Amino acid sequence: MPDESKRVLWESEVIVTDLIGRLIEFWGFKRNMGRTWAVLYLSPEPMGARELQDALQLSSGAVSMTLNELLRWGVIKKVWEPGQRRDHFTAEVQLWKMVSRVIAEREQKEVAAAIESCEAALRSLAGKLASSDAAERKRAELQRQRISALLGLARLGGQLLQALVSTAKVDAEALSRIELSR
Amino acid sequence: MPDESKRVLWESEVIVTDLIGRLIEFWGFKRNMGRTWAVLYLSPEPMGARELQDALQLSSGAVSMTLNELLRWGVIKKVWEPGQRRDHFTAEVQLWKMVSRVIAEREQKEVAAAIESCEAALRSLAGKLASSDAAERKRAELQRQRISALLGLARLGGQLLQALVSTAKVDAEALSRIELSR
DNA sequence: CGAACCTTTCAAAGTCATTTGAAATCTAGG
DNA sequence: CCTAGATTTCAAATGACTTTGAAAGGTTCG
Repeated sequence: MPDESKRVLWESEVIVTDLIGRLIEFWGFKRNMGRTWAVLYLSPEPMGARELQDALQLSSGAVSMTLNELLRWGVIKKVWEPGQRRDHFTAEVQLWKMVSRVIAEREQKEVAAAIESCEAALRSLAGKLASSDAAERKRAELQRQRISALLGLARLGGQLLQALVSTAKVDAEALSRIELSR
Repeated sequence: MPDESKRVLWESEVIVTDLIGRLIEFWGFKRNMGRTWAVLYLSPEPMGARELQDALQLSSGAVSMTLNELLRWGVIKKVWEPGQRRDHFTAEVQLWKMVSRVIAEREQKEVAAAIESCEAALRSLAGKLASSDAAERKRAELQRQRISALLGLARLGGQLLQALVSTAKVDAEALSRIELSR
């Protein structure tokens, strides 16, 4: 077996790994999570931690942490290659499934927190609405309206996400058909 | 005139400014942009830089920079208060209008970049598809499919954003009606 | 014009998340 | 059970981004 471990990424792979890295970073994850996923996504066979380390020029520790995080998000899978020595990894290729799960899990949490904060703020405002100080009462009234609008927006956002995740299941077909035809 | 400048934020204001601060940070802006916007959003009158500095406990420089950035994003406006000495600021209260503009301007840019990167990667792959090395050709073929799927996803994302921004104009009415009734 | 006051700019300091690499831990084969 | 190779952990280093605060630049009013 020749020196398989030192394979250099193609230009197409560099472009895509960087792209995914930037995008993923933009969405609040670590750049290396995106880069790692992308390398696996473009690899015909599952890859081991060592190969990833070479491909991406990362430290052993970084690879380990990154892989665990990706596993936790369910966007890569462990694979028991027949004879191989250690765990190898493949990317989840059903893109929409992946994206919608991540959105569902993470963004919905944000939305819930936002709704709760708005409700807490409205509760805290209740006393001020009956204040004897007219100016204070007026200010409180304005805030009640504005915070209610925020609350409405948060709820609407939640519904949109819900819709997006449902839609994903439908629209995914077009994409997954591409994926299935190896 | 009593000491108007030292007004302390109500609990409801603290809750909301922190909420918006966190959300905005999550979306890739600075926390103080969110906090500043929120204070203005909850204020009956326009506020000057000094008042904001007191309310948010920031340095003069930070307030100046933050206000300029918010102006650049069009989410606050300068106001010429009748007799007042200096520029004062109000928040843009039409929430959906604001959100959709930001999405349109920023996210669409990301989508465009993603599409372009995918296309570049596919071009760079073209040569490899005709390689004399069978293994290389096979790898190239897989990558062509996978990158095409990414490209499709990027296009779909762009359409979704487009739809979201258009929808905003419709759904905004429900919310703006709340806003208009001072 | 000059004084008082406000705003903007920017280099330096501070803060915080990520990455490193060595040590500890694990696993499988001998 | 021991050794070798691979993986995981974690404290410390790094580096990116933010905030500060002093100095410079503007404005208004006497």
